[in-house]
Amino acid sequence: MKRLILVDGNNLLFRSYYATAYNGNIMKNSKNFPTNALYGFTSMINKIINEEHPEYMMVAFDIGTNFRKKEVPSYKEGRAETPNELRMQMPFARKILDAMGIKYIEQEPYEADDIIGTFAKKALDDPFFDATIISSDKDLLQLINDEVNVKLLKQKDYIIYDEAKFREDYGFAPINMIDYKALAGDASDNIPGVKGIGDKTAINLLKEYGCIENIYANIDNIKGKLKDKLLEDKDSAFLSKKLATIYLEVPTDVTFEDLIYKGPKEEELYSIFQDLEFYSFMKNLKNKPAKPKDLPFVYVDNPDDINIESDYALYIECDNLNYHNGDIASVAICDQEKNYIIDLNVLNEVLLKLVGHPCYTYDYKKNICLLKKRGFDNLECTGDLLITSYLLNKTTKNEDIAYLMNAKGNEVRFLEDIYKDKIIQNETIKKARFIYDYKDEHLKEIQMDKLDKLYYEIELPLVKVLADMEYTGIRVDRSVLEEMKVDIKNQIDAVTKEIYELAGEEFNIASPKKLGIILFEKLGLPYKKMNKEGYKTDAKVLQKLVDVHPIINKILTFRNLSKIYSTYLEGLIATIKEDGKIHTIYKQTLTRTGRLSSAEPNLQNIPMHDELAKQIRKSFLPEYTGFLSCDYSQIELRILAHISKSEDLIKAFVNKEDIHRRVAADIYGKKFEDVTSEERSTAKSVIFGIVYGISGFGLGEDLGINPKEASMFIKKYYELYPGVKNYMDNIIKEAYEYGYVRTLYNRKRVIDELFNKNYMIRQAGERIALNTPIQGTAADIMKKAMVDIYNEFNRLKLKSKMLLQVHDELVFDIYEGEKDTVLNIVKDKMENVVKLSVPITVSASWGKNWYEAK
DNA sequence: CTCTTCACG
DNA sequence: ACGTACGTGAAGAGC
Repeated sequence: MKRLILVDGNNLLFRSYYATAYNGNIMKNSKNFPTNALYGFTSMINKIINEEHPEYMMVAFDIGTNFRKKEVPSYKEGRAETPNELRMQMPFARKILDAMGIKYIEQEPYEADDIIGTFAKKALDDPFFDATIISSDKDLLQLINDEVNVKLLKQKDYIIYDEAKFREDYGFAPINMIDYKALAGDASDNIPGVKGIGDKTAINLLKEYGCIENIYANIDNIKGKLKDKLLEDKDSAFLSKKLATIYLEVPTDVTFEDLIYKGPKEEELYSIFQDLEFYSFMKNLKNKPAKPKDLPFVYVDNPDDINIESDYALYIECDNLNYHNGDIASVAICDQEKNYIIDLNVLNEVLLKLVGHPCYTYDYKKNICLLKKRGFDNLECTGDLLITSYLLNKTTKNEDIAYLMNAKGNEVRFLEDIYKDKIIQNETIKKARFIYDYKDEHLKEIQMDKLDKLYYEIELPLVKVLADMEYTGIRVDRSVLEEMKVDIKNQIDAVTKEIYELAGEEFNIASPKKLGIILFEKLGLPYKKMNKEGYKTDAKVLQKLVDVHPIINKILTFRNLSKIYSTYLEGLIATIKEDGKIHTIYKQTLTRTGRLSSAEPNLQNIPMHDELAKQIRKSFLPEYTGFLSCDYSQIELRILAHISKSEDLIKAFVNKEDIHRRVAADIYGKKFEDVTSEERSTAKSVIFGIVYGISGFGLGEDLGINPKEASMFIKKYYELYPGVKNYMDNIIKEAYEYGYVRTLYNRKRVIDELFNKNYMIRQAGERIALNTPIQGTAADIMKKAMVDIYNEFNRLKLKSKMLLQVHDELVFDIYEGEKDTVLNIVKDKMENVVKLSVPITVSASWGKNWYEAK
């Protein structure tokens, strides 16, 4: 038996469009062409192919004016006009299907339903075919019979309706769906039905009489009001039935042979996806098309083969996404006219020959690290397209240059594919060419946007600092972590047993879903809170329950131990390299605020606050004599004081007061000395909340007090520091006016959220506008300090090393005899990097490991 | 691949 | 009436 898959194409498009258009922010490509409906449509078609493995498949669309509308003008009246942004996408759905090798049919004056119905009937009539219809439209359920079923799409999943399932749910045969509509009508299609008859009555009548013909044949058996209603609207009932009936005789020459699923023409599909910028779908194509035009290049295996007169572009491809784990796969160099691929045996010589010429690249930091491994330490770049893209808000989270190039209409393949296919040289050349061709455009934009100071004085010099930190790495005592691992594993096993006992059964404690059921259903605990998937079981919810049931503390322990075990023991150990060190990657072009982030592993979230944290930090060791850790105290608050020009806040900092205690004293109207530690901590929460743009509700949640009381604190704070309130109002106004905000060093963040139709998203946008100049300025200041410190170390030829940056903290490995020098330099550079209206202060501490140095 | 949870600033 | 704090990365569950 063969199965024919019949897809309601119109339904898929509308669904996808409205599923993602509700908040008014429609997904568009860089040419501003809406793509949301097509994206959903394509995912659905892909899903159907993966799940159904169709041999025969057809997609039906509506087109033109249908015969029902021609005969009965009121049909589907009152429906909202198809939005233009959806209409524009429709032709592309056809193109995509063509390229996927899937037959589609559209035929005026018939609707998609009629075409589907016609082929469902053909399948029924043919002894060798069954059919499955795919749609979220219940109208199609009338087509169900013992050879035809319907996969009815729901929000997240679907229901398969065959005849039995339909009868179970509706209580009558599928074909009587049309009689149901004849009686109850259908508001969405403007089918009138019989006035006064709704769902319940219609179903009861159909259970008894089967169809409307039979109802009217036996009309005298029906009594009272109902009979009057039926007689009153008899014409309407029959008209409604006619409208609701799917037409099964659409004339067509298309045979089952024509519906054979042929599989994708990948080149064609690739190019459509490229236009739409559906990169994730492009990646999933198995056989990428051969690239049409490869650039000519000279293969350099003798340094004499290359001659660069002025500036050049350099692109180095690595054979691993993590360059610390990989090696150079291919190197390309381009100048104005020529393209070169450099043989790795002569790479160092060639680069040495080019020293002195302006060099532009993409991911300078990666290049430095890769070349260092091969013994070349002299790479000096004058520009980095990755950094300029970041400052100009052009980058995606993925650093692959292919995203940038594809957006500019260059056909280039993604790294993952390149590794697989070993077609590296041509791709590398294209990338170097791209860098050369676009560097000037970027630099011009950098200048026009007044980002040159940030670029040349902070971000570009910082690349070398970070490369050095990453390459140096930090030593970790593996055996300490291994021992902890064994110990923690035992503790986890023990607490797991206790939890099973208390729960009265074994279950996966790590599954929030199952845990929620145990806690709130089996054990019947209070304070239920829901999220999308079920009950919330996060630490905050559990904390409320600690005194209610002894299992709670065990679960908290289990969570704590598992986190440490998997992330900080297993995870961290796996990243220690042969040299006994961890080499993180600092992402310089990822965050929206200008901060760095750290990955593989993340060294910016190593635990801090409890006994296990202490043990973990103790395993981080210096290569030389010890660690010096220096951190900015309350840098963000000082920046708030500075940019808000709040006199009282500035005064508090200038007078070196304990700022949280000061605010507490002011809020509570107490003397400075009389503030309790609890009051101080409340004030601290208020202050942090302000920086994030918190609401009374949020602060209340955080402090465990009611939102009204929390709002009072916020109000009080604004009264005490009117400058702060003033800043908040102004920055938000400014953000709406320009569409972006800037930091002290002009770093720019565009905030699209402010122009969203959804109120909540706009609110979030305002909080971003509020917070970004503060967090971003702190990041600028730290980055500049790092550059200054690095340069000073080099100038004095110090051997001590900057190892880690954790947003407001720097950690150094101190070489014998350099402790005081380093401390002085670091403190000086960090505190005097910029002159604000408040002092910037740094606290420093020293230790034999990272725990002691904190 | 998305969601939840939890580690850090 | 709504839903509720900024910025990150990693791991496990479950689709």
